[in-house]
Amino acid sequence: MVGEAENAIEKKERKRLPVVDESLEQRRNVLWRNFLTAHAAVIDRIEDDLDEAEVLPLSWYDVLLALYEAPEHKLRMHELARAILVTRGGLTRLVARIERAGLLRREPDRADGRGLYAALADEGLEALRTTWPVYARGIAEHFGRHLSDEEVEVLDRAFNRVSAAAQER
Amino acid sequence: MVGEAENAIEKKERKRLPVVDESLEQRRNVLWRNFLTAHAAVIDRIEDDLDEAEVLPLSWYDVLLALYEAPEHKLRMHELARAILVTRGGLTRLVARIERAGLLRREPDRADGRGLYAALADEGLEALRTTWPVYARGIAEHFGRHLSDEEVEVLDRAFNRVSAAAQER
DNA sequence: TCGAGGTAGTCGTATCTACAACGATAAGGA
DNA sequence: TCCTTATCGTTGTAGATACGACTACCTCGA
Repeated sequence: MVGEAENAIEKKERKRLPVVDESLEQRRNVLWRNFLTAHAAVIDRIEDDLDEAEVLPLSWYDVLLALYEAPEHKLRMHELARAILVTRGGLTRLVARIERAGLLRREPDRADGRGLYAALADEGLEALRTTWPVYARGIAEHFGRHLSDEEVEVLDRAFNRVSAAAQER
Repeated sequence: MVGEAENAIEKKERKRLPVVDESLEQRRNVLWRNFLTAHAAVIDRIEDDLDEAEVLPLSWYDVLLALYEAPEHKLRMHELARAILVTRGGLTRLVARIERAGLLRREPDRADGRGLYAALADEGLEALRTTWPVYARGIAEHFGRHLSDEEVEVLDRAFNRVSAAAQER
């Protein structure tokens, strides 16, 4: 988003880079910025909603939801880390905080002496149920409401492709 | 993403929530998750690329680009904070780090004794020029490459609407 | 001219994250 | 069995962020 227009800094009368550029790659770069902005702004709004309603923050929700969706509502630490895209070191402390709040348990893996499971506690399931309506309202209000049914289809296919490519090792 | 299917935790044979749901709201919730996953995964990849190439990290790039695009390549601190969606407190320290690296200057605002400008330094412009090719390659590789021209149009319109709504105070 | 209320930026503090190094355990070939 | 190599989760450390309190300064009406 800089580099073309070498002379922009000298030509004081042109104050900004052109926002509309016909090249296809430029279109994608503009889209990327809108993608980042939309993400940051919507996340901020939703986090505010969650905080105000005094329910789980997004990071805790992600952990507990991943456990909820797992077989037997439990996952090995490294699987959980991969599922929610955090490092193992970060997950150790995040899980410790959530465990301290009583929303999950840690259990040794009998089949692997190195391993630990994080397992959803009843209180964690309850917290998910309390949080979800607030979260869902935020998603609808700040995100879904602005998208037509057709756009939802297009976006969904596109994001699936992008995530799949970015996540393969 | 939890709350329906009250009995899921009892019905051990059904291990996961259904991923495909016909309701339109559910489609939007699934889309939201894909949106989050795609964002996190692509950002991770691009940050890795930037780090490996030893150019600016995204947070510094955002600051310097905002300055580059501003009239006279400078912005008041609070304008800059709003432009890149960080708090003023966070921006104070971020700008301090970038200034220490010599990529921007802070200048008092003669018209308002409370105010400070952050102004792009020549070294900052140079850093932008060095970083951009790496960043652009990352965007193309991890994001743009996976989107058709038509999808780019649809996504761009959609994100513009979403950001506009989320950012209005 | 003064004073009340608002705004700008900074800073103390608490959180949270990544990175790298570590001890413990597992897996597999010699 | 022994030994090498890899993986698992944790931890020390450093860096980055948000929140709230604080000072300095501006604005505007009496």
